[in-house]
Amino acid sequence: MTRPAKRPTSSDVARAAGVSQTTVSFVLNNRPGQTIPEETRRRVLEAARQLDYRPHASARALAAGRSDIVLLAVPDLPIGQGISSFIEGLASALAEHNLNLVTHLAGAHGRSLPDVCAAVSASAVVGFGAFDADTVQALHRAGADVVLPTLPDRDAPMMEPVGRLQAEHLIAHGHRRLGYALPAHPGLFPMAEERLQGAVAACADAGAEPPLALTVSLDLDSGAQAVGRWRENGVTAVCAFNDETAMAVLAGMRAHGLAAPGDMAVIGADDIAAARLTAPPLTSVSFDLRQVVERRAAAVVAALAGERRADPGSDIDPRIVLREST
Amino acid sequence: MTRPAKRPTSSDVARAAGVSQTTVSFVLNNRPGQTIPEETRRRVLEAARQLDYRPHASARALAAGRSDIVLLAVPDLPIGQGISSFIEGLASALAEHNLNLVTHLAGAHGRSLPDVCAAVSASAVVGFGAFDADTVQALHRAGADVVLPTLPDRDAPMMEPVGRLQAEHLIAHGHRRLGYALPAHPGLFPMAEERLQGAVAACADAGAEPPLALTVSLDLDSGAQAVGRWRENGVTAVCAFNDETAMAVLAGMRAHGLAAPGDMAVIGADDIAAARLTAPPLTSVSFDLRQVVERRAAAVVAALAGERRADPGSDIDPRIVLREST
DNA sequence: ATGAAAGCGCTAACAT
DNA sequence: ATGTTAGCGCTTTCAT
Repeated sequence: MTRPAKRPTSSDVARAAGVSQTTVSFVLNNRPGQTIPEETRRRVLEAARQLDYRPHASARALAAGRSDIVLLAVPDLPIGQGISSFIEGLASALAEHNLNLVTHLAGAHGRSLPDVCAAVSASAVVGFGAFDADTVQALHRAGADVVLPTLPDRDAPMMEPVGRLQAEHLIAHGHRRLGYALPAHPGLFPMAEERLQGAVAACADAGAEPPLALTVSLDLDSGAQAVGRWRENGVTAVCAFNDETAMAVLAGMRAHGLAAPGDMAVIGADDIAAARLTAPPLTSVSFDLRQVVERRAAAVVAALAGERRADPGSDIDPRIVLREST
Repeated sequence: MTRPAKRPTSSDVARAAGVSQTTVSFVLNNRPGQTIPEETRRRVLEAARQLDYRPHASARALAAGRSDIVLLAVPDLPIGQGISSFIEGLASALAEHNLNLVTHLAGAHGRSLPDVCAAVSASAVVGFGAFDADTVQALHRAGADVVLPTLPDRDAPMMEPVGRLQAEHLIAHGHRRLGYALPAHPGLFPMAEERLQGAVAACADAGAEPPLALTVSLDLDSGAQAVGRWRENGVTAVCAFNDETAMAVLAGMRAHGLAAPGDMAVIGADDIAAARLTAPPLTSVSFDLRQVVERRAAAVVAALAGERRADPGSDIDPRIVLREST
């Protein structure tokens, strides 16, 4: 192992550029209100580049009293395509504001969120759902300046429209008595609750009974059992929390010798690739997270800038997309 | 917003405990070779607890010249259950050594790995596959003391045994001409290559031809096309890179009016929940990552401790598990 | 057994 | 327009 050369410091850059270390700091941070001549600026930047200088994050955070780290807390839920692209989108959006996103998976045995928050000196912590008051407190004590969202997020209702669109689609196809397939994984309950509420609302709007909600785990028996109960209750169409749950419903139907959508219609959510492989391909509702991502990123940036932002208006277009089965 | 009280420092603890700040540092870090009387020690710990003191990570890292952050670089691949439990396992294993794991998703538009590494002052960076030499260099310049793995990981061959077990299972069932279904997602190629090699080896051991490898993306056509070619070539059984790919193969068979396993046998990998919902349920090989996780964690800890660890022996038992259908 | 003091690399007043 | 200086909160020698 070759001993890696010691990291250059901003003083090294200063020396190489023939200026003071302060000037280096000013130039590199592009400090506003400073009048650095183009020539000096160029020399500094050149020296920094030559030395492959990188500011020492810890030192910077210590001195400035704030880091540029944003911590994303991912709860204990099955991570799929949707979530990982949410994460990547958020990371890019924050990167444009010179913020770095890192992710913490909540796993039961890992370190607690406040511990990790303190360990990385995060100045902001972003969650999926709202944090409870205790957690918010703990995070602030762990050094987080901003914690988002702290309230159920009226600003970006990610989930409710999903359930609503599912139910509306089925109702538009003439169904009056719907079922709703809830996931068995506890980590998904909050999200499922929101989606279910959307379906409930859609039924209410259409003057139909609320959907009969049953829990369906990802095995044959569970799906078959739920399908049985739905049939007994006159349900002709089912909204599933997500595509995997929908697949379990389809499997349950198969066990009963029923075929979709003739005997019972099923609509999934999230539009995962595997759901297109069922026979017939699953109809699915999916949700373009780009807008939510942008808002979250903007909220973080604004909060870090100390701005108490007013509600930017509710002209929300969640960009839900329905993919019909062939 | 109530202004959160300023964070207590170690001097605050010292004052509260009536000792010097140095003593606080000694006690809290459990410095070896120090003779702190039980009484003093108790007072310090008590004061720290009362004040809800947490060491300031940046200050600590600055002074100590090393952080306790380990950064996990997750390449741009579909994150599923397997990967997230790997991450959580690694986090717990590292937590036992007082190391904090955070994750960076590689996304095309996010910040570069070295940037994030520097931003969080990671002292170790862990990847899935090996990093190339340039990346290793860049990470070291970004402040990482240790980067793992830097070589193809003989130490923990995660993937090769998966393909081997799949092929062995099919061969044991009398199949002599196998197919292999490769994933279409480029991020999975390295992993797929390893698994394929395992299958190739198993075929060689059995004196059978190497498997006919075809790429199968997650849609009906792709699966159908591959199935056609396998049939033309006398293939009677297919190892799929993973369960989702296996599902695409099954869908392709369905399109040809073929049924598993009678017309063609299919074996998946990773044993995801949704794969049990196919008809008939998919047979799958899965891999218990616990041991790999332990080794990775141990390697990180050892490397950070500056130990150049010798190969700890190759008594590897990857704990591969076969779940048969039905 | 405990404390004083010197930094770690950087930012930000405050000079000049 | 640039430099001087004083910390940020902690670790770590070196005294005592």
